[in-house]
Amino acid sequence: MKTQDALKMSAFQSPQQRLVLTVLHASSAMLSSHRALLKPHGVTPEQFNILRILNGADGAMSLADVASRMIDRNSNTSRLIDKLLAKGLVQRVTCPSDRRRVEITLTDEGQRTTKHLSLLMDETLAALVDVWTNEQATQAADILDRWNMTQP
Amino acid sequence: MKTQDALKMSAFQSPQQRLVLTVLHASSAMLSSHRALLKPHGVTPEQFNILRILNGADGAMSLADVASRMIDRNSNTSRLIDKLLAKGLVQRVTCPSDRRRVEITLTDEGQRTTKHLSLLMDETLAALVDVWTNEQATQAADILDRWNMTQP
DNA sequence: TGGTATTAATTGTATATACATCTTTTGTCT
DNA sequence: AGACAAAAGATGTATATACAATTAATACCA
Repeated sequence: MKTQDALKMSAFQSPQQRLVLTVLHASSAMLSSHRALLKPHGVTPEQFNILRILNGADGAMSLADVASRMIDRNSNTSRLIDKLLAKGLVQRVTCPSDRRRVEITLTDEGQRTTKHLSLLMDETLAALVDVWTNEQATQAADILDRWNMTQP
Repeated sequence: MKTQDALKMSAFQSPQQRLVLTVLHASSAMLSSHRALLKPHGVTPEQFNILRILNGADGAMSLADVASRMIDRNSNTSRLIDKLLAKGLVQRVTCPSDRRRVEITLTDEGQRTTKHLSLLMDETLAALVDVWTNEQATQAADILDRWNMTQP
């Protein structure tokens, strides 16, 4: 059932409530697309999110640095890093100057994989999201950001 | 880190890509609010979603009916129903005319709980989402629905 | 210096999701 | 009727999240 079908059956209390439910539905559908696309390459969207963060940063990041940039801030960064480590995509080095911290970096293979998957994602998903004009996408994102701004 | 902070650091390929990430972040934050609000009452957002669906339907629904209206269509409806059953909020009756099907209904306590929590959610969240005017909320939801329309 | 608080990360447990497989029941076709 | 396909749920396993508790290292401060 499509979102608008699912949602039209309930009389919304307000446009705001409709937006919240629409966002939740859209997010779920988007994540499914990402997951299907990445699955053949043995990476989950959550893991790829970390790879992209590491790729975007210059130099090493601590685990907390990574966590602060993740989509799910409370997600379990340690254990996700474990998975990436097991696949040889990242490296984990105890920081000498502060031995509580660990520095996470992409391995060479991690860099190659990330670049490759990023390209794949961009190309494949570009076709899906072209239902929006640049103006529509910007407008919707700006509106959603109004909410994010007010959250802790 | 706020969404716009987290996102501004990466140069987006496109406004569409920005919107996708914004939706994912917003959804995660919204779900967190819901979870925190419901937690004292021993219900998760996923379970509450089912309660609301059952409350909105008139009469019994099969498990597949419920699943088709859920936010996460692939989620494990059977096991979520198990949890609600254990709390005495729903009833599960094998359909006599088609013994493959099970009919799910709210118990009396389930109805009371659902109404109570719905009210609580509406009141509490109304204060959070009033960063949007009616027009903004409608506009953003309409734009997002353009995407949902094209998905399988 | 010694004690306490803070910070960074890990881990334990419960919950939820993704995906495939299995069981039971019903439908269909010859 | 009998064989086979399809449908509705349930379940097994791996993954991810929520939240609390724990460990280890550092900061602070009297």
